[in-house]
Amino acid sequence: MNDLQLFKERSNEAYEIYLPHISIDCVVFGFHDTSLKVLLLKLKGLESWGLPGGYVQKNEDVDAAAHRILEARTGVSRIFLEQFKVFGTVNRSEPSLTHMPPDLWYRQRFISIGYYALVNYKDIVPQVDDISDACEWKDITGLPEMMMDHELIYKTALETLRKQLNYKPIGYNLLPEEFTMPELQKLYEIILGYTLNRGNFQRKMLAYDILIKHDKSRKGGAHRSPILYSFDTEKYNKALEGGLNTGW
Amino acid sequence: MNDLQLFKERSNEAYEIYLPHISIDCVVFGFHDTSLKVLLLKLKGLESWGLPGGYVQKNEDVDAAAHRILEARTGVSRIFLEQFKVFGTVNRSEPSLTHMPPDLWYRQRFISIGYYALVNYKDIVPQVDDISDACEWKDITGLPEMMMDHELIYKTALETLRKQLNYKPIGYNLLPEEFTMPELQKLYEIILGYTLNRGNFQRKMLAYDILIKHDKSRKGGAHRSPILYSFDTEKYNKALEGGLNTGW
DNA sequence: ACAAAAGTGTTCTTGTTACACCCATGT
DNA sequence: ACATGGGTGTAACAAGAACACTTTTGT
Repeated sequence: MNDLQLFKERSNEAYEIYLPHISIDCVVFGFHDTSLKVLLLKLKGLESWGLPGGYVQKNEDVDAAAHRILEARTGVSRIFLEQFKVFGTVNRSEPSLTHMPPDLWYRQRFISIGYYALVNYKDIVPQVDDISDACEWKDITGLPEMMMDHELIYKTALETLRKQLNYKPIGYNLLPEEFTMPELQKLYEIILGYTLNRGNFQRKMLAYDILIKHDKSRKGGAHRSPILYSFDTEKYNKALEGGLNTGW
Repeated sequence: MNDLQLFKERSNEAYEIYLPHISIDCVVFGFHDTSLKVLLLKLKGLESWGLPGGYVQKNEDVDAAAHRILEARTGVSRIFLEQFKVFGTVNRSEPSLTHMPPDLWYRQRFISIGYYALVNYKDIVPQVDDISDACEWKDITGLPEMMMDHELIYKTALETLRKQLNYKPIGYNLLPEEFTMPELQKLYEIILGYTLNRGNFQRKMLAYDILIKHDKSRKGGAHRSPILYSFDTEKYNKALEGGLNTGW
């Protein structure tokens, strides 16, 4: 079966199952190797990359749809997901899909609900499905060309992340259960886009009283092994309610 | 023509004109008489009140739809409008509309895009249309019972307003062209939910260098007439880019 | 005279910034 | 020895909180 036939078959199913005109796009962030990554995929027959997305079933909550879509892509359930913006201009799909037949499901006008997701990089196994060639992590410092308005969606998501750094459990969801102080600082620096003073960062972080210090340390590096921390989720969530003291 | 017939006629038109399953709800804030108001309306045949809302035309940007809907309600164009959240649970319309026939446009499942609007109270003339009995300002301290999930939408909007106080031109859009320092302070206090020290508020506000002081003052009160200010929009917008210094 | 409005001063406290110095530890 | 990690000190400065005193002005 060629690609177009496949799309047509999926199209007929889609008209049955999903609400028309409404789509979901997810910007999935992961942190690995001191840099921030985004999960992108490549649809068959298209040159450019796109954000993982999908549609809302006729009898499904929108948030539930976003979780379902991401679970299919990542193999992980209970992902931290936040809806952040609707993208609703008439021409937002141009010109990526104009080569496809106009009665195809995919060529409707879609109003897309943007979600960002924060995942623990190592938990994820990116899943390619039968209508895509690839599903991979891409470093945000060198993103490929993206279809439709997906670059705008990504940029809006990163901007939202920056603004919500003091109000959402961003560190908790992007880092593994146990992490080191330099890792946490690096994450903050990447999201904010500027460097922070080490001593002050550590002092301030510890003063929030939201971290649990572990006895063990991470062996294997070339130097002194760093201390491992975890978030004290109860204290962390309480502190986030009022926002961590403004200003990084 | 009775109410039901009217709804049915409107319903047939709606299927022609609008995208199905997608609606817009607007929380319109106005400031008057030292208190914050919300524009509510009452649909014919329903006991509870609702937010002004509408649908997206098949060839219309979502933001443009929100503006069109509000212009019809307020008589004002170029309103300050911000999309803030999508409300997309399956059962969000229950139980408000269950007495209507199931094939009616209004009884579809709607995923609603929430906008908040900030308007100059005195510019607005609330417009009743033929499917509503009333369209009125209601003080936020005594809101009536609302249909569907509109109370949740309103609360989310107010919460958003609070969070964005330092990042959006909220004072500029809620106050008339010229206003006094006590009025500005009162507005901040209502949105924040707590009182502020007068001397410090004035000093901080003036230090931002975003206000233009006028020579004239407002006559007619029982006491010393207060000085009138306007926003210096250029400086104001520049200051908002980085956020007014965090913390009120 | 009175009360709201406006302007400013002061003190106390807290937080931020930018360093610097010391120690620990794995290779 | 050396590079990284961890802990803390400190001095200069900026900002916040809480109050108080004064002046202006319309009725």
